[in-house]
Amino acid sequence: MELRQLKYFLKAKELLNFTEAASALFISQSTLSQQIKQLEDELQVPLFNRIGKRITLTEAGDLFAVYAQQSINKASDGLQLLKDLNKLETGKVAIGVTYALRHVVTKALILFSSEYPKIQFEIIFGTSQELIHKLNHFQLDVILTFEEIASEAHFKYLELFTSPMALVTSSETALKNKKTISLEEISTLPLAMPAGGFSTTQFISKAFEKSNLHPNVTIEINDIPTLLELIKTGKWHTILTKTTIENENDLYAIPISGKNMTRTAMLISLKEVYEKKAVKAFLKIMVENLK
Amino acid sequence: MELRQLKYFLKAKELLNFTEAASALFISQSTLSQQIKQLEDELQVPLFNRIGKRITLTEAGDLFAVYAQQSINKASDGLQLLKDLNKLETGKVAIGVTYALRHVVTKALILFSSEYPKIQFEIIFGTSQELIHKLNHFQLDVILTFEEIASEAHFKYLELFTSPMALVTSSETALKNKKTISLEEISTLPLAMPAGGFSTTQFISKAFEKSNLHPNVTIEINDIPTLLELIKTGKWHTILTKTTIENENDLYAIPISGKNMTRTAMLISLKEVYEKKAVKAFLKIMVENLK
DNA sequence: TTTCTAAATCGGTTTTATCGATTGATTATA
DNA sequence: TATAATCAATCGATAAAACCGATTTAGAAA
Repeated sequence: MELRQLKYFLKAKELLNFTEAASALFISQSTLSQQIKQLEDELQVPLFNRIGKRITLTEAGDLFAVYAQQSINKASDGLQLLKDLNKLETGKVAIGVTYALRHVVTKALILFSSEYPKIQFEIIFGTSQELIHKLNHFQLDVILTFEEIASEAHFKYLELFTSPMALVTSSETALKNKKTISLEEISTLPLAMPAGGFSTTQFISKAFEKSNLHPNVTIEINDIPTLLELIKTGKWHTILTKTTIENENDLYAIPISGKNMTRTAMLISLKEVYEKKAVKAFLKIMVENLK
Repeated sequence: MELRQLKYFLKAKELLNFTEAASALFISQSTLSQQIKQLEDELQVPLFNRIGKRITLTEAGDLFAVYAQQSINKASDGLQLLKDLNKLETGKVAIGVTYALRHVVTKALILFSSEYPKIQFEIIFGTSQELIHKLNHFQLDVILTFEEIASEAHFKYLELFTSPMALVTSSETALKNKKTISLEEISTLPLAMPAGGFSTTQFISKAFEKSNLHPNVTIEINDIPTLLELIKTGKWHTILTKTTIENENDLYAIPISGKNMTRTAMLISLKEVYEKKAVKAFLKIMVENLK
């Protein structure tokens, strides 16, 4: 049993397709096939069912995968630890962010990189679900998003701040003098909203449902900068957390009245995984600069 | 980084002597020396101090050893788990049953679990169609039901026993002295029958049709225990396989006369899917105790 | 100094991981 | 229903690497 074989196995498990897994691993299909077979021989039990040309995990494969992953993780944690020993002169940080929290990351990024210029960053924007999936697959070190309904036991959560849900509108609009606005008022306005995958959209849809209101959504779009551009025309309005348009000129956020109309920004990371020094340092700078 | 190298490293760390470590690992000193060097190259940091001809651990080596050991442990935990799986000290078994064959499963379950108490069971009752659907979706390991008209190529079938279709009636009834009963006689009696989804009901409906008889069904019900309760009042009769009321007091089964009035109990599982050891052992006990 | 010992290094051998091509089988399609 | 496309397994060949014995290097002991 070698880490190489465990890595191959997990990729095959993930894709359930030897050909694709092999190409993702930059090896030939025959090599993957042979290495899996060799692993199975050593373990004395098949890890995959071969049903025709399709493969599925066996019970053994399913159970073993957990340990294979942990074994790999421990080894790479050890590697990471040694890199950290080099006093943050090397290392990569992968951070997932929901778009709404963009400015929180960029601000910290600017501060951090002037202090530790050699650290590499990968900033991934995506929906909460996408980011959580990537976190679970060890593709991200930490994610920054709003609270989820279901908290999971293998995650570590850190609350950052709360931000009200708000109607976002252009400065041209007559609405701009209002201090708050109700869902009922909003339901009369033409709305352009983030697409269904965005947690903000899901959050606000539920709120409308509860109030038996039907919002007038004429546009759904999965790119926030484009959405904001449309809002700036004054022809549509949208609903976002207030923090989303921080640092945006020409846009106003009018908090929505009513209970539970705030969201909590959180840092989510995996428990029991070695936390990189660079990540720790970056998050420290980020939290310190939340105002 | 490979588990082999981690193992070498830990042994060298333990003995702090490459020559002895090599011989403990049944490899040559030169091989050990090379492999350690290769690991150090990959980690970009020395794990040992070479003070003259003596070696000591570096800080990096000391810190890294923890993770190296954990990585190896996780891999060997996984291996141990698979061994346990083979010894039936772990594992899950999911079995689908039609209600008529209930007692076959419960009897085997009691015997099996006293021998292998650590195996978890999921017993799913349902109609044949429901169970076959679940089997096809890998939600069940095996199902126990009566023969289907259409046998499918990707299933494995094992015949268990045959049981006659029978009129089920309460002990109070005058019918109880009859040895057999015809469909024609039955068609005059008030019947409470399992609902249309049950294969027994489908089976018996076809038999009535063929004989141009119209049964007097006054109740249809999709729960067999409730059905049996009604039968015990003596106000209705029903038609089931004889085996269904095995171990039921106060109920009599009068076999129905005529050809093809028996049903065959079968085990159905998926071909070309790894059969869990626990499933195999359970079925063995079940088949051995069929009377 | 000499001797001894242990790690590093060198050159050669064996093992094995890998590849491309092919096969056999299943699924998709026309 | 025949045909094409797809996928895992297998085969033979090759490149990579793990490994060994012999030798070198250098510190420690005599």
